[in-house]
Amino acid sequence: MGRWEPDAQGRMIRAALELFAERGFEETTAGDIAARAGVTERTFFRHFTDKREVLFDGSATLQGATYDAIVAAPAGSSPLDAALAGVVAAGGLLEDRRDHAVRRSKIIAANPSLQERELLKLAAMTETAAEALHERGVGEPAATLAAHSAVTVFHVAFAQWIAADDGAAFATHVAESAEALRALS
Amino acid sequence: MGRWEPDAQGRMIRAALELFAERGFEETTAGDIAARAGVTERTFFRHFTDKREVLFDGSATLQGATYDAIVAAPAGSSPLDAALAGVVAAGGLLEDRRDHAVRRSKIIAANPSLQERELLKLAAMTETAAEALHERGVGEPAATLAAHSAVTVFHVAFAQWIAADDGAAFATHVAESAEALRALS
DNA sequence: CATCTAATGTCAGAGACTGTCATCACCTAG
DNA sequence: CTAGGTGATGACAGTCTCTGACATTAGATG
Repeated sequence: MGRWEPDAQGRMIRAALELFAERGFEETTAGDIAARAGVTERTFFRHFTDKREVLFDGSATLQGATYDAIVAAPAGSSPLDAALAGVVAAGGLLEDRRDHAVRRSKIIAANPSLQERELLKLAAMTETAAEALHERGVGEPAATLAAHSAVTVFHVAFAQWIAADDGAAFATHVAESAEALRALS
Repeated sequence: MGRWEPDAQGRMIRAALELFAERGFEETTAGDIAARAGVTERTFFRHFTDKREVLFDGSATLQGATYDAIVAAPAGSSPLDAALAGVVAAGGLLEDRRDHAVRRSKIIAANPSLQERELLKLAAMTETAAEALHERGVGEPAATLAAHSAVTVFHVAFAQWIAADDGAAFATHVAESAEALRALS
C-alpha cells in the first residue's frame, strides 16, 4: 500500500485537469500541478514522461481493448468490420465517463501541442489495430488501410459523441460514421 | 534585398538538416543550428516557432496545392476522387526532390516528437481538404471522411514512394493505395 | 532490531523558448 | 550628401521543461 499518501498519480492527474481548466495548459507549470497534488515537481516527472502525458493516461487501456476486440471479432468479418469492432470496444470504455471525456476534450481542443499528442496516440491506436488485423491473417496494405479507416471513424464518432447531448451510445455514432464512409466509394 | 548575408532562413534549414542527419535531432541544440548558419539562437527562434518547425517549412505550400487541386477537380468527380486529385497534386510538388524527402523522412522516423509534428501537419492538410470539398458543395460528414481517406492514401503512398526505389511516380502509388482502399468495402 | 526496497525529496544544470532593448544595414526624403 | 525611417539582427536576462545524481523516508522482511 501507499507509504506516503496513496494514489499520487491519480492526485496529479486530477490536479492537472483542474488547473488546465482553470488557467489553461500553458499557464500551468509542472510545479503547480505537483504542489496541488502534494508532491514535488521531480515526482511529477517520475510518473509522466512530460507535462502533456498527464492527460493521456488511459490511452494504453483503449489500445489494449481495441486489439483484443479485433482479434476476437467473428471469423467471417471483413477487415474493416473487424477493425470497427475494435473501435466500438474502445468507445465502450469511455461510455460511463462522458463528462470527464468532455472536460478533457475541451482542454485538448484549446492547445495545439496537446492535439499533437492526441494525434500520436491515435496513430499508435492505428498501428495496434493493424497488428491485430495481421493476427487475423489480413495482409498489406489492406490491414493498414482498414486500421486507418476505423480510427478515422473513431475520431469522427468521438467528436459527434462529445458534441451531441442526446445520450446516444458511442456505438451508434460509430455505426453512422461507418455507413457514411462506405457510401463514399 | 538582404542587408546581411541573404537567405538566412534557407541557411538555417540546410544547417538543421545536416546536423540532424549527423548527430540526431535531440543531440543538436538550436544554438548549434544557428551557429552553423552564421546567426544567433535568437534569430533562429524569430524564423521558426520552435526547433521542430525548421523541418516543416514547405507544408503550407503542399496544403495550398491540395486545396487548389480539389477545387479545380472535374465537375463530375465524387468527393473521394476530388480529394485524391488534391493529394496527387501535393505529391507532384515532391516529385523532383525525392532525395531531400528521403533524408527528411529518415530524420522524422527516428524521433517521436517530430512524428507528432508531422501528424499535426497531416491533420491540417485533412482540414484544408475538407474545406475545399465544402467549396465544391460536399456536405458533412462526407467531406471530412473523404478528406481523411485521401490523406490516409497520401500517407501510405508517401511511405511506399520513399521505400520503393523503382522510380515510379507518386501518382502511381496514390492510385494503387486508393484502389486497395476501395476494395475494403 | 538490522536491513532492504520502492517511492519521494533535494539540488544542480542543460536546453527550449520569450521579452526587451540596442544596433546595424539599407532605403528614402529633403 | 545627410537625416531619419525601417526591418532584421545581436545581446542578455529570465522562466520553464526535463534530467542526472544522491540523500531520505516509510514500510516490508527476516
